[in-house]
Amino acid sequence: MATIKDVARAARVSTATVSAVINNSAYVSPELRSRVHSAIRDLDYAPSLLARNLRHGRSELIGLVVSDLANPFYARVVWAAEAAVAAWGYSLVVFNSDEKPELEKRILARIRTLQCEGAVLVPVGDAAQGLAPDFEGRAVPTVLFGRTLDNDRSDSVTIDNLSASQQVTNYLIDLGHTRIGSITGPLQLSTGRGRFDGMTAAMAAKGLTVDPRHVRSGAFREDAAYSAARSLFAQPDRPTAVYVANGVMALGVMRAIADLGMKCPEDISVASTDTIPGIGGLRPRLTRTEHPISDMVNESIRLLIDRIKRGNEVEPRNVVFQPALVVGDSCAPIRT
Amino acid sequence: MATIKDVARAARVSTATVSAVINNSAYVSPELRSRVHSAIRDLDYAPSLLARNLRHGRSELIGLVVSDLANPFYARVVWAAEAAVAAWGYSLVVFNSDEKPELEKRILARIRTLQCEGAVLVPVGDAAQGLAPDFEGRAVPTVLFGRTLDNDRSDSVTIDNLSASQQVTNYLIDLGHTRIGSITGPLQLSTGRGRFDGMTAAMAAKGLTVDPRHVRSGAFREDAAYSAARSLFAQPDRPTAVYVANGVMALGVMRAIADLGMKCPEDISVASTDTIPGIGGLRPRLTRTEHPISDMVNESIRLLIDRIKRGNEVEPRNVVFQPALVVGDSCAPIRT
DNA sequence: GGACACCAGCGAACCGTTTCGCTGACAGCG
DNA sequence: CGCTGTCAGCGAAACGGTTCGCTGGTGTCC
Repeated sequence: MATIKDVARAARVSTATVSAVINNSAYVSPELRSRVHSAIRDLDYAPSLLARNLRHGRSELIGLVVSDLANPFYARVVWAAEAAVAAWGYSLVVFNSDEKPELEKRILARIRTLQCEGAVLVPVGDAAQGLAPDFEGRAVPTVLFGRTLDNDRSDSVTIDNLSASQQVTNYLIDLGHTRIGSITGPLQLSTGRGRFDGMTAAMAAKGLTVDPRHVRSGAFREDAAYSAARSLFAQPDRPTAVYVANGVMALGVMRAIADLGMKCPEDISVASTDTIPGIGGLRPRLTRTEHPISDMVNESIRLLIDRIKRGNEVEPRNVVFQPALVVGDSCAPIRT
Repeated sequence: MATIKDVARAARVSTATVSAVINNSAYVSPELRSRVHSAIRDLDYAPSLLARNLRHGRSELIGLVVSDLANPFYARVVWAAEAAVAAWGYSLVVFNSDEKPELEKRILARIRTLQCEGAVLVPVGDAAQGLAPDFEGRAVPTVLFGRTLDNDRSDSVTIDNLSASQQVTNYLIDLGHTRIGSITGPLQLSTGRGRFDGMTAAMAAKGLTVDPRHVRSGAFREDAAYSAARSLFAQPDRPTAVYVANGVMALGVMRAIADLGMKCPEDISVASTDTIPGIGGLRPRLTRTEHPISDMVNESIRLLIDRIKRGNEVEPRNVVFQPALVVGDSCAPIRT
């Protein structure tokens, strides 16, 4: 690859002049300017961001760490983040922590050495345990996405999980269901915890309780939820409705119902929180809360860029979005 | 951020020694080694990949450019690519060309200045038009994914589109359908073209033809396919079955069918090529070909790394994968 | 005890840019 | 004609690492 020196030599000018031409950072006579341009063309020269950024102490890179890249929800997050980041002149480096705290730790170290200027992170560690020590000093400006950490003072963008699960649960209760089961996420995560707490709170408000035998953890994964649902439905007094804590798990539950020869919503009602894009034509249409992914991502990037620019002078900001209930046909009134 | 010089000063050694400790590249006495380590810890030092890579002429970055990041198929590609690339010690920079040739051009330039060591590209330009001139000199080693370009000598990894659409079409014909419509992809793309050609070839082999009024372009997008399907089905002599060239478009078609108050497969049979992950529990289950995304991506990365290592000494390689027909229940025999 | 080999650690050049301060040519003006 | 001001363009330092070749101290062997 040609370097700026080759260009300078070919155009019979100094590297400083070439730089000035490239960046329009100083007046250069038309004569030299055109010599430089044709040298650039002849040599097929492209400036090295590596060198430029070393000089500037920037990298024009933003890291995105999601907890499960196979989850369509996060795929959507990647989509929105790529667009948002590009609009600010950055490029997006994508990582998948796969819900593994040790892997997350390695990824955060990598983000640091890559000199990413900022990161959007869906944290997977214990809420109590916090981020990798590397990140606590906020060496890399970070916005937490979707989940929060108890002992952390980062910016964050989240959904109101309590409200989401309460809306869904109330809907099921209003249909007459009293024996409502749940496939939960990991309860050490703020999302898993919050959604389960919201459900029990909604039940309690109507004088109902959640039977512990009707609760299974589905680890936010399709296959885990499938197994959980099969074991849940194998019980003699199985619930008449089930609240599922996220979208992929709801798909797993639907698959379990189909494989067991049952029908949704006739045999069992299913409702969930969180979005699965693009399945509008399939049946049943899931009753669920929709989460404004694009808005959440855009807000995250906005916060992040602001933090990159202004450093720690601003207090941490925690933005909470509200989910909306979307009624499909995966729930039926209780049969009398 | 602390630099190697700060560490050297704190540990009372030279920067060369610090470098040797970090990289294990030379013997350093235990005494100095531990002094260096504690200095690193005290200063919370992380080496700058920017500087290191400037020296080495590497970036440890691989670019991935997909044509539609909102498509779950490509979301899956991102997922597989992140994992494959990480296994080789690289990080993945993700771009979305959104099927726009000019945007692709800008992205390729960006990939070059980022000094990405290689790129996996789903090209969006005209097959005849080729890549941005920048990329033609193969300054950045590139593997084309899914689609090919007529006049290009890149490595490529593709699916056998002809076979895919032939399998699906033959299945429909075997069910007794003769009036088969199609929602196609853009015909200037090798995928769109190949899949349509495969369909017509399969029809012709059985003495059937495709009525031009039963063909609509869906641009590989859900919403475009939705509109296309609505207009297709509004015709008096509408087809009894429809072959859809990819997965998201099939979802759009299903949505159109539902919105028109029709039922699949009773009123119309739908079959498609290409994978939509994770909708196994919903109805109807799409009859489709499944494409081995992970294998295709792993092979792409393998080819790419090999190309990065060995340069142009190897001839371009074109790997073609075979799709498999998966029968669901979105197709019914023709009613007599 | 002196010659020599060995090797731990250091100094400095280098990677490809940007940028600051300087040079030297030229124009304007008295 | 000479002094000054202007400014196009240049040289070189700097960014933060790696690495090559050198130095000088130690140990070994005759």
